[in-house]
Amino acid sequence: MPNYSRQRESIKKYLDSHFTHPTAETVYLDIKEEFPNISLGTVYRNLNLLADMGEILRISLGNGPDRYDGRTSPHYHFICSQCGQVLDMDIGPMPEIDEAARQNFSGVITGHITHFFGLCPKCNIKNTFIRKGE
Amino acid sequence: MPNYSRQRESIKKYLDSHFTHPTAETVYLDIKEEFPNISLGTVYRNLNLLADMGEILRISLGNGPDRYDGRTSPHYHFICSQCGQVLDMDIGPMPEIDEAARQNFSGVITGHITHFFGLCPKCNIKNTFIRKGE
DNA sequence: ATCCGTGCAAAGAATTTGCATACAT
DNA sequence: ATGTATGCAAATTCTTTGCACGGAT
Repeated sequence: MPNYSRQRESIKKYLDSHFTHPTAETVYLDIKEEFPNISLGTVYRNLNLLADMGEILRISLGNGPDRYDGRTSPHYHFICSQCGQVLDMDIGPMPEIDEAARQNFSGVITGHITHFFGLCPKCNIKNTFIRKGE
Repeated sequence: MPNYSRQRESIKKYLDSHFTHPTAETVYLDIKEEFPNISLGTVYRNLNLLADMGEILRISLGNGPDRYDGRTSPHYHFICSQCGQVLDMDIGPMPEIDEAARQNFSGVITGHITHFFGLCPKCNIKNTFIRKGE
C-alpha cells in the first residue's frame, strides 16, 4: 500500500482540474511552482502509481510523450492532426465494436482502445478563414 | 524520389512474407542473414520510407517498440494481453465508428485507429488446460 | 557527375531505476 | 522503527541523425 505523499496528491489535483491531457513534462513544470524541488522522476513514478490504481488514465498517442487524464470514466479521445491537441469525445462506450471483433475470432476480446483523428473545432475554423482570405 | 536499394527491397519482401508484425529490431536481425553489414539505422530509415510511401503499415502499440505490417489494406489489430502477440483481425473497416464520433463534434473526423485487447487463441487454450490441471 | 543510400557511431527523446536521505505510519 | 517516497543522476529503451563513403542513374 502506498503511503501518503503531498507530491502525489498535488499531481492528482492538477489532473482533476486541468483538462488539457498534459504530458509528464508539463505536469512537472506546473507542479514545480508548488514544489520547486520536485523531480521529473517523482512525477513519472506518481503518474504510474495513479494510473495503476485507476485514479488517472494514461493515453498513448503513438508518437511523442504519453498524455494523462484525470477523467477516469471510460471515454474516447480525439487527436488534432494539425495542432496535436487531445480532446475528450462526447460519446459513451461502444461495446458493439468489441462485438464485431468477436466474429471469426477464437480468442477472447476484453476491450479496445480507439483514437479519432481529424481537425479540432479551432483548427477547422482557422482553416476556413484562411481559405476565405485566398 | 528514392533510388532503388537492395536493402529496402529485401525489407519490403520480408514484411510481405512474414505476418508476425515484427519490430525494427527483429527485421534487422533477420535481414542481417542476407546483408551481414546492414545497420539498424538503415532498417529504420527504410521502414519509415516504406511507411511514408504507403507500402507498409506502422503499428504503435503504446508501449514497447513499434511494429510493422506488410498488409496495407485497412484492417484492425489485436494485441494479446498475455503473450504480447499482434494479430490481424478478420473484420472489415467500420466507418460507423467515425459516424458515431461525429455526433456532437464540431471539428472534422477523418478516421480512427482501434486496437483490440484480450487473449489470443493460443493463450486462451493454454489457460484452459492449466485450469483443468488444478 | 550528381544524387541518393549505406554503415557507423553519436545524439536525441521519453522513461525508468539505484541509491542515499527524508517523510509517513 | 520500519517501510515507503523523494531528489538526483545515471541508465535504459527506442529511434533519429551527421558524416564520409559507396552505389544508382
